[in-house]
Amino acid sequence: MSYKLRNEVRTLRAAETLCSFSPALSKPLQETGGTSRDSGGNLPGRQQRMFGRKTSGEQCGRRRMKANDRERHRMHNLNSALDALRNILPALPEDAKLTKIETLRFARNYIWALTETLHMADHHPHTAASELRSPGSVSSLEWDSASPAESWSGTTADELNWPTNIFQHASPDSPAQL
DNA sequence: TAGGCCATCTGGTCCT
DNA sequence: AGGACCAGATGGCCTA
Repeated sequence: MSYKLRNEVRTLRAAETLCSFSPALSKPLQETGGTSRDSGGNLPGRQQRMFGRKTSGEQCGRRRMKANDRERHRMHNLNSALDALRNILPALPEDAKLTKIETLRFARNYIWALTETLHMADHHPHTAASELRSPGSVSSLEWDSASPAESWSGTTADELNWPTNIFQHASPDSPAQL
């Protein structure tokens, strides 16, 4: 089962559980034993807290559920944006997927590397032009599937003084580490 | 089994 | 008042 599919199944399960909530379960916060977060799951205590706050149960419950829905939607949007970012980064093997943090680091270093290339093109037009046409250049960088933290393949990155580890490297001239 | 990653819920804060 | 954003907490799944 693919990574994405797994997560979708999990999300669906969570949604099913959420939909099984009933506003009728609404109870004041006090009755549930205070403010401690007893579980991130779908236990009764959480349901009760969801619906029991300052104002009357049903209205508050609806508000909380709406807020949850918005938050879920917001996070989905964020994930979509991350997916879009993954898609424009250099090709990866079919089944490899960068984690969120890896995607951000990769993107940052990729931008940095492209910037360096442009700098080089400004100062050494002929060299840079040939580098950009060569295999292993920016347009054909490949992902090493062995590990998400592996370095770029090809030699051009070295020649351009690109980070040897696109996720981790932070040279004095490169952007700050995420 | 521990650790990493993730989705979700939740309450607080800020903004409109 | 309500929405957006954020960070903490939690549990599930997966992998080494």
